[in-house]
Amino acid sequence: MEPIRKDALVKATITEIGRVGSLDVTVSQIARRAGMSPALAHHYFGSKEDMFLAAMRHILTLYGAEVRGALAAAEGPDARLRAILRASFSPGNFRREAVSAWLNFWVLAQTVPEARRLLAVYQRRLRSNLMSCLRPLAGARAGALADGLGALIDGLYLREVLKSGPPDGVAAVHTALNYLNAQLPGNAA
Amino acid sequence: MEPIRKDALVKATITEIGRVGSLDVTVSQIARRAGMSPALAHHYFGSKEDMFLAAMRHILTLYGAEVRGALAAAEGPDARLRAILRASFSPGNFRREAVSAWLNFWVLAQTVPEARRLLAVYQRRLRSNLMSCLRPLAGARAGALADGLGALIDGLYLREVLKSGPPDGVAAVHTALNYLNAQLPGNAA
Amino acid sequence: MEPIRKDALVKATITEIGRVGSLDVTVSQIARRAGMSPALAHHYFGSKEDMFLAAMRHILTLYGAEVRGALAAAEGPDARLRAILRASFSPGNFRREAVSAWLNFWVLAQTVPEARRLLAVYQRRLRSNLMSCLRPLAGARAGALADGLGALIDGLYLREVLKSGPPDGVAAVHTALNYLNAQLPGNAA
Amino acid sequence: MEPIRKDALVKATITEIGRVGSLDVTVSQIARRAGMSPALAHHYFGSKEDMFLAAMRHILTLYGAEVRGALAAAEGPDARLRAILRASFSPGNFRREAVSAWLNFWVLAQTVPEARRLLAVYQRRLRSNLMSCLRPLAGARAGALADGLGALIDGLYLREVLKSGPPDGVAAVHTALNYLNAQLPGNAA
DNA sequence: AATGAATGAGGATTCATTCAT
DNA sequence: GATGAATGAATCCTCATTCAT
Repeated sequence: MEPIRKDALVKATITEIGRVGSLDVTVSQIARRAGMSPALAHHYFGSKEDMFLAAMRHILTLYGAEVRGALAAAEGPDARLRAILRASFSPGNFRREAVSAWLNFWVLAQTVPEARRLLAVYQRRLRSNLMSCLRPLAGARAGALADGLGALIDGLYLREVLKSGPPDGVAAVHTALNYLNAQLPGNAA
Repeated sequence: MEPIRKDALVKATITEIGRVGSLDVTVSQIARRAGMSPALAHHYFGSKEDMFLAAMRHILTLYGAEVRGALAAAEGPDARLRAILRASFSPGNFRREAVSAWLNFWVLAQTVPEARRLLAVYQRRLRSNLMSCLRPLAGARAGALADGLGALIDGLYLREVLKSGPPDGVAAVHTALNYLNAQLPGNAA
Repeated sequence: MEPIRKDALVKATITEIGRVGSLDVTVSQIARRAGMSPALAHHYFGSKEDMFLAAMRHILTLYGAEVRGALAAAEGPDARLRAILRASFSPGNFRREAVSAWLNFWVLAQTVPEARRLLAVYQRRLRSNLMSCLRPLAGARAGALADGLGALIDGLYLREVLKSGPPDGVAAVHTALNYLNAQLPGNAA
Repeated sequence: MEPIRKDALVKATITEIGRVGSLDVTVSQIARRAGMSPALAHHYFGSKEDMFLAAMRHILTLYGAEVRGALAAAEGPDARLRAILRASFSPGNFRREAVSAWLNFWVLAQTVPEARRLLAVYQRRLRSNLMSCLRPLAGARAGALADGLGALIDGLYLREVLKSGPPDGVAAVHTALNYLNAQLPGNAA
């Protein structure tokens, strides 16, 4: 029972944060959407903050899994780079509510150490993934490139929150690839 | 008296948002920091939301002024581009509390139309500034470049909130210039 | 539990309005008298206004029930008229706190549509009860008589608020009967 | 200056009470309508309650003056009775805002001794006026008649607050005269 | 496992009133 | 005489959290 309930709550948390657009969601809202009482939500997660953190972990795990899956199917640094980008802006990750939750987690990370840690892990993992592709292609410039690309990806997420209409992952990938193409002339197609 | 009080409140709002790291600041906190009673704060601004919006306007105005000033002193598209970037990451704008406030305003923009509008104005202005520099340098690619550069700037702001220690504007400018150098070979030094 | 709590709150509302003499009672006062926290009061009634309306309904329901009961035991239009009057000024309705609440509900009815509606229902019901007795006794004059009698009853309630000492329902009934006796010579005893 | 200001405030008080429908008017509202600052209102009247009392006195004085004027022009108990009624429901007294204020003053009288005293004076004066007319016409029944008529008048005022549209003084006078006609067969026309 | 019941703590907002000018 | 400036006190309402069942 427990994993089912927790999972429902995590998803409800993300949904509600996405719906409200901020962390000002009540435990009642979340619990109601997850089909249970607020008391039960507290039973499974000790506090609202724990729910937020679990939701964060969920989002970052999904993202990580998607990247890993995409990498497994890609051959060569060039293809692997594109795989990372496509995974980053795949419909599963780059959807309105997830983007909104993600933005709010950034806010959370300013105050809650565990949230900060989670986001740091994500950044490190992304950077390491990028680096392993970029090193063979850009050599000493790989570090700077990875930093720029990481920031660009986050910026593209950020800018999505202002847009209306459904997220356009393809355009985002395009912008990121454009960056790469310029930096790695002759490589990334 | 009114402009003095309002100004103090606006600054206190930014400071408090930066200190707390979220919009969950109480009017009392803001008012106390501004050296007045919460009642007076409500007297000058109708509501907490109005204070937030005024603070947003303040930050965006400062930014706009700094960019305008930097542009005025720059000759040629290349120098103007660098001026925009330097202004964007100048110590006045790229300071912890302002970055934190700015992030939270992004959250606000999801729900509050006026906040959304303000952020949209900022984006449009930035894009138009970038375009006027990029067109002579990149021709048809200017639009794509401006979008990428805009997202990159926002991403660099975003990533600043996770860093510890004082913001490093120079490094940020460097990363952005790196992007430009690759895209405009032979121009931006 | 809910009906018990709500009932306690409704009674406490009436008591407090009677005690304070106006609608300027705080939810805390009401809740305390009802033996619970203000938060719980808000839980059961969405707002203070809802509490007021429930209290109004309660008073008018009590009144209606008492009239109905009295009518059931009365035979003939003449006896029924006296039954209505006796019920109107019975100790249950014509008690200080209820009269005070009733006066304040009249104030409320000026602004709150639902309160206005409730009072209108009461007036209509009273008039219809009076009419069914008066028609056989006064024929075409029944309407005018019912209007006068209704206003007289309300006026007697109103004047009660200024009096000191316990309400004198008997005297009120007497005054009303006096009115009737004059209008219906040879009927009402 | 003082009498002018005070007069303006008194009138503004009545207007605002009529507009809002309750005593929950702010001193600011009253002062603004009277064309001055809230501080000045406090300068002339020590407190909000004093303003209310002055407004009450104003309304009761107007009423008293109108009755006195009408009585001066009437000959004989019968005509004097009709004069009192006509004055009671004259357009000057029986207007929406005055009726609303009057109802609220009744509420005030429950708590504020001076308000209670003012209303008692009004009742005594009305009763004495009625008595001097009724004694020659009804002898020993005069007291009961005066009480009934007084309550009826107040009840007609009360019922006016629920009505929509402009007050109908003529109908009210009619209802009261109807009462008298029945009680004094052969006298009041 | 599940929840209804309950509350303490807190926060935005309002307003009568004061006072220096 | 007149007011802008200022605030303490109050009030409604919300919500995370607890607990008995």
